[in-house]
Amino acid sequence: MLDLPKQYDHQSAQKRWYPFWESRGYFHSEPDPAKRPFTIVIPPPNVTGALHLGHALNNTLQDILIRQKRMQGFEALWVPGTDHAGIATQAVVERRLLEEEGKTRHDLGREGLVGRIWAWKNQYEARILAQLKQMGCSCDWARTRFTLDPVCARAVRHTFFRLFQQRLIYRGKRLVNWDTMLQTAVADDEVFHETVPGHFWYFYYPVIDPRPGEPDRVMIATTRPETMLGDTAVAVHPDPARALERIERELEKKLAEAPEREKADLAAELDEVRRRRVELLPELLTLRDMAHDGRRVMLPLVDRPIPLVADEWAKPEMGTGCVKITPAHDPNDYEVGLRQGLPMINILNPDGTLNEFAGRYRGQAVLEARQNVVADLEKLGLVAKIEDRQIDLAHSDRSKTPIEPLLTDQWFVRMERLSQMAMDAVTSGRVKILPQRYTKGYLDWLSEKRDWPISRQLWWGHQIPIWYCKTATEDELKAAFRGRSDVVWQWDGDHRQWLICAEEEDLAPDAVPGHELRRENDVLDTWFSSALWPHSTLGWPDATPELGYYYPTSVLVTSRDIITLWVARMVLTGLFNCGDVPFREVFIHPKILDAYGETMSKSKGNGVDPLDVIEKFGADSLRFGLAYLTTETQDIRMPVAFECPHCQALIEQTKENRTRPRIRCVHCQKDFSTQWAQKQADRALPRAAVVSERFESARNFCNKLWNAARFTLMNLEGYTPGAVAEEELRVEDRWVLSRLATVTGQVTEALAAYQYADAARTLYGFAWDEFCSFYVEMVKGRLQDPAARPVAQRLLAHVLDTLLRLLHPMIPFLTEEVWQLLGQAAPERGIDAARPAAASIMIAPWPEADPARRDPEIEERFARFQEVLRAVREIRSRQNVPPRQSIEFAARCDAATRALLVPMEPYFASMAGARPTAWGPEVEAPAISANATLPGIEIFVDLAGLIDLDAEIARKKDELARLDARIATQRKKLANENFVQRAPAAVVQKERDTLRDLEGQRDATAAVLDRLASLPQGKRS
RNA sequence: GGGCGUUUAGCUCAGUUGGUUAGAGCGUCAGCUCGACAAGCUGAAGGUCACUGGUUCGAGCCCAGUAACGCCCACCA
Repeated sequence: MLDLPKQYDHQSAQKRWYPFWESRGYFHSEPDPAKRPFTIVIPPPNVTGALHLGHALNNTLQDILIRQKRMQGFEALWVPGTDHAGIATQAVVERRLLEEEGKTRHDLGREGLVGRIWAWKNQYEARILAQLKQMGCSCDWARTRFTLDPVCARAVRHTFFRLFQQRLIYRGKRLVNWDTMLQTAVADDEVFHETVPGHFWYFYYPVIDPRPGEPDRVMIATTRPETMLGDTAVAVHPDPARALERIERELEKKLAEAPEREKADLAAELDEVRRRRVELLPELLTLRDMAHDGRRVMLPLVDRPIPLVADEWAKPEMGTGCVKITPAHDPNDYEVGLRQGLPMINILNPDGTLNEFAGRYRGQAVLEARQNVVADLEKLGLVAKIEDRQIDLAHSDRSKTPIEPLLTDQWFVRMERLSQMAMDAVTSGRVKILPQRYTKGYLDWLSEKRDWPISRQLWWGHQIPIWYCKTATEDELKAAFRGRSDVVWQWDGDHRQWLICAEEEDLAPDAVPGHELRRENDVLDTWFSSALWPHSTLGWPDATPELGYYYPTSVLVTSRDIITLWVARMVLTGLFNCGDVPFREVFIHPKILDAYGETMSKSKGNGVDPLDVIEKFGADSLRFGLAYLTTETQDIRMPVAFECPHCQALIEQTKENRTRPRIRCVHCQKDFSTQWAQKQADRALPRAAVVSERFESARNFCNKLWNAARFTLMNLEGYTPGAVAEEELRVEDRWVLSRLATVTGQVTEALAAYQYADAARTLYGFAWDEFCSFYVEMVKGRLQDPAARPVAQRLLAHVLDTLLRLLHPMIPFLTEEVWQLLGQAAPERGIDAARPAAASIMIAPWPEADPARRDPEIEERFARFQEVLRAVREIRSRQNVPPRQSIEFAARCDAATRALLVPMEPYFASMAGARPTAWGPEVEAPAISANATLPGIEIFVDLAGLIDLDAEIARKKDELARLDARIATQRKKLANENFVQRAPAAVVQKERDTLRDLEGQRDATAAVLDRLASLPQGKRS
């Protein structure tokens, strides 16, 4: 007899089967014209750090699809890889460099720093790929890519070249979010806002040569006084009277409709606007006229005359009604500057200090300059007032330092045409986004057609393949690159220089004889290379067999926050480079949140490491648990817990305790450390893993499966393969085969629609509540009977075999472990015809739903059986019948029901410890019995000497009341003429049948109650 | 300000084209070491389906509105 442990050992299974699969080459895919391809490219994780639970979810969902499609006979390819994540990775490495060695990137130089980042990348890439393997991901490792490797670099170069050649890339000035620490532009989504206490300063700018009736100064307000050094205008609204009037009317309307509690605020606002119309408007009108006259004010401190301009940006209801314009340091002012044709004066150096345009403040840091500017204006008597105010300050997500808006030269992709292509691909249905509701965000974002800023002033990334030359003539360029189609150039008029782009090879500084070429230092936005991922990984720009076979890929599985940044850009570069969409479908999966609905992150301390979950619960439980929670609309909430390293108890993580360096276990009272441990004493303590109890039920399910398999394996001694004839099948066999056919269909359908939770729940229910709770229980007797045993064994092996295959995509390790054991005990399986099992479940065929096996009649019979069984068990329980004591029962029912249930007789004994004594219409209730009334069946358990009469009577009274209430509802429904006339006949008939059943039950229950109540007291216990 | 989502048992969530008594897991209670499984088995308790109105013979489901919570985008001298 096999000796298997009672608990599934996930560690050992994971250790053995992953190398087995890998060594057999099951993960590897090659183009095979005889098969249909199914391709997924992984959303490449950033090499900034280890994988978190969100990655675990993302990759589990992909692996489920890949494994299933592979079993379905597709040539399944899953391309793995990682992303260099430009700014994020460089920021992490720079921060460590500073913390650990006190050095900046400039101490190391470009090459030195990039070398450090490569070392970091190698470390984390290895860790990430190892994590994927531990999760069981069946990626084709031979095709692992990195967005900065030579293959991807080549695709980047070619794409840039093609875009440049078609004039879809240009260089231009743009106000960017400048990170003064990293000294690079950062994207809008890499900026976070924090509210900090600040001030509102009111300054006067003197009017130059005021005329009679004109003010001699204008008042402006600012939160950033030092930027006044770069002011090039003061704006006033072109029609302040109308603007104020409009706002007043709007407010009046709002006030009339507003709920009571908002009225006070609105009224105050309205008063303010009215006050302005009286007190401020005359001056604003004068200023407006002065603006039209081309009058100027004197910018103090730098003594620069600047114009008054009329521009709608100056809202008369805000601030002083006038606004200073600093085009080079404020996004809105920049727009005004463009509109009004104002000069743009950049007063900042890249490191955040002021430059030569700041006059005597040159060299000062921003905050220093701010103090000095205010002090100097005060000396001149130009500070009107200072108010305290909360300021929403932009910070760089990477360096955590304040952002300075800065006007710089940047590279852009022209989006007009490309955006339209990407929109068309989705509106036409060539790319389907699922769930569909995410389509709107995608289209809205693309429809703005904002040009894509692609340059970053970093060292880690794809260096822009552009060389500058100021001195050569076009003829000289033509001569130098004669006969070369891989070099193109454009004239950059603003900077009086040539922009030369080289497609494949770098240009030497002396590539144009007699002139010096200087290479662009900037690198490309990390999304530029990610955007090419589906085709660059398959070998583009070469026409590789892979590109022809696997492209377009089948589905992209990703999270909603990068639909615009990544998905949209993949679609447009795919169309631009390959002429076809990168994928047919995009599946957007839920996000993982903690118990408070917050996103998980290392900095909050609420992040769960998938490896901790795998360690404690196993990869199978991690995967099944995640699949089980992946519904269409709901994000996944995960209560987070510390696992006490001393006693393994789970200690709930709260907002309060989650950032503590040391925590005391509430169970064993011993201390453990967390990720925050800094002090020597804390670090010496054992560290708690951070896990979630939500994987417990998945772990329990895996163990249940393991034990069902264990039972099967223990009972396969003497197994003989062979077809099972129809007449050899018993009721329970036909039932389980019918259910299996249904479940197979449901699971296949659910996975095709990315309904992971449905698939998981269906399999959970079938495996636990039907296969284990019924089929296994019912087959036990037959296994002891030499005549019935062979067929029972074949059925058992077949059902388990099919169930394992259905579960394999979600639970790969356990199913392989059992598959191999089953292969030893029953190498040939199947009830239609016995066939040798596949060498691995990974390459076994996906089960086909056999509609011929569906048998509604058997399922109906089984449902009746289950009802009666449940009723008998309930009677046992409520009467406190000792578990070992056998009981007898009789059932009053019609002949048809009797015929249905008689074959089930033996199972009442094994499954409820009850023996049926009689079935049929003539059955009479025993004198002392407990009873249950079901539609069409009345069950009497003979309990002479056992019955708790009072309990039984109370019970029956409750039951009677319940039945009466339902009968009343039912009668009311049927008395409704509208219902009887308008509802479909079948529905009405069903209601009538229900009523008849209920009435029958009520009468039976009433009769039982009468009899019990009339029993002499002495009989009562 | 614009968009999206959520609200169902103590907790976390399912709930199909509108049609019997709204389900599951966890938790709770009662009882079980019976040769697969105590990570288990059997049974029970637990719900005004956020609120208001509408459509319908019939609404957890469809429509309108309200509220709370969450997310995304835009903006904030």
